[in-house]
Amino acid sequence: MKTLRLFDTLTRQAREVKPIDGSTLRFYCCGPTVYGPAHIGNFRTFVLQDVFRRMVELGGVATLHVRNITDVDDKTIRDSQAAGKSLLDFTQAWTERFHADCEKLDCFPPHVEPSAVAHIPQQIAMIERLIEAGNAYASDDGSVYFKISSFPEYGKLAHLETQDLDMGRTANSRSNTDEYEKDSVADFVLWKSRRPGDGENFWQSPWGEGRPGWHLECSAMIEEYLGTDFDLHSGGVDLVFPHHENEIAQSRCACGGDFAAHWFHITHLLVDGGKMSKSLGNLYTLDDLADKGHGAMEVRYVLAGGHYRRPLNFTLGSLDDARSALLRIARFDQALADAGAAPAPSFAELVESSAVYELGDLQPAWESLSDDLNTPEALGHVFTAIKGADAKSLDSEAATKWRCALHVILGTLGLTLPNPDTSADESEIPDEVKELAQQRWDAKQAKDWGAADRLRDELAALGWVVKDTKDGYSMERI
RNA sequence: GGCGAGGUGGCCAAGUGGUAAGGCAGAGCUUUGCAAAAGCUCCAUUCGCGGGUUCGAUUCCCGCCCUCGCCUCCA
Repeated sequence: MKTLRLFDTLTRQAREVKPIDGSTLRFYCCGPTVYGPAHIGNFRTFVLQDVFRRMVELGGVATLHVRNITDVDDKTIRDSQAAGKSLLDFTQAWTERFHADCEKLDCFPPHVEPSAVAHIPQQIAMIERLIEAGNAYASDDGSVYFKISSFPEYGKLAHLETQDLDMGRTANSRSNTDEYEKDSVADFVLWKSRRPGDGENFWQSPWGEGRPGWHLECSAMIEEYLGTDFDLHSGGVDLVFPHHENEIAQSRCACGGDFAAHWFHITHLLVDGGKMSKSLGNLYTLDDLADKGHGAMEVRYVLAGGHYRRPLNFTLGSLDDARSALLRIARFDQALADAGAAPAPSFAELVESSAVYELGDLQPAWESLSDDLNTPEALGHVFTAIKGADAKSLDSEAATKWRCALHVILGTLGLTLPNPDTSADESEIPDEVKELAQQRWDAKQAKDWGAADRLRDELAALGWVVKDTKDGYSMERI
């Protein structure tokens, strides 16, 4: 087993990640609210969680990865109604889209992906226990709230003091106009009584018709699939407060236990130096970027190209950079193959092998990843190693070893290489272009340089570039 | 107002109390009929600004400027 040190939000220090049960690393990630397509900011979180999981598995520890789907909340209800669809139809469609995007990014699907709607009874049962224990109370309108004053450790994760919370309350006028009836403005809702705007989206409960509050689903599903004590909990930084703080309060009061042993939060993505927003038009989805000619792997490279605890400035130009960088690695990989390297093992094969113990020149890259998941430093080491290696001079055994090591690092980052041969297939080349290219080749053979250059210019005007090789030529789209 | 993160070459981005990784772009060379592609080489006396501590600071401390996040349902 290899060690991985990771910064823990609660203790604010890097701590070794290791399974409580000694064999399987059990962790929970807050998943998407399925009311629209996820954007690259969301995917920064999911991609880094995926890198984390790959790191753990390659380090010799099995994982149990649980990630929820939030399919009932204000936004899903509101937008499903606007779309004229049932909540179920609406959220299922966006869940499918989310899965498709994750697949494009080569993110492993979680082992368990529970949905909030499918766990209403568990949530109600948890509320009942909280009321019994004196941690929650029902209001006259049939809503139920968690009583923050009943949990002294509230605020510990976010490092917020009670007085700060009080200030937040007075500074935020929205809270004062809250339509629900709470004892204290800081208390949060566990069960929301049915409202006219909810339509048919309500469930029966001991407190009347209504629906669960957002924070509760994670606590209920964690108890169901991971129990009262588990290894790690993760999400975007914005979830630290109040979402994860509330989860801790609910779960520890309802279940006992320590809840998550480690907290892994990913910092937000910036776009062009600022925050993303719909009004600025910089909330990119994978489809938006695909329309601009950028594949998901380029996106993944960019997202993995920054350290998860630092703000990462996304620009469209960085996708071009990523394409070039990936191609360069791909060419090196091809050079290894040309030197006689065996095909690179799959991720599963790497997990089964002891490849991680024989990394050679790429050992520093692994060390970087082991030290708080330093993905950018690891990539730096990859390029340094590539520069220092002369693939052509390696025998097939050495080339195979090198290639295997390279794919351990790439596999951890979840990067798959593009085809280094960028020339176009016969079938994509228009006949007219083929004809001109052949004429140029003939002119070249006849050493009629003037005609050859003129034909090359004509091809360029049509958007094609000719690349001469030793004994022929290939075509590439500009 | 409170808490927290960050400001490093044209762009992206690591890093360390001992004199700035890496990628992209750019330049040169090799190659080529000329190109393209590729490979190789070069490319920050300097790390937001001003002080301080130190033999020495980009790295520690203080102040200031700017950006970003959270302060009750946003990854």
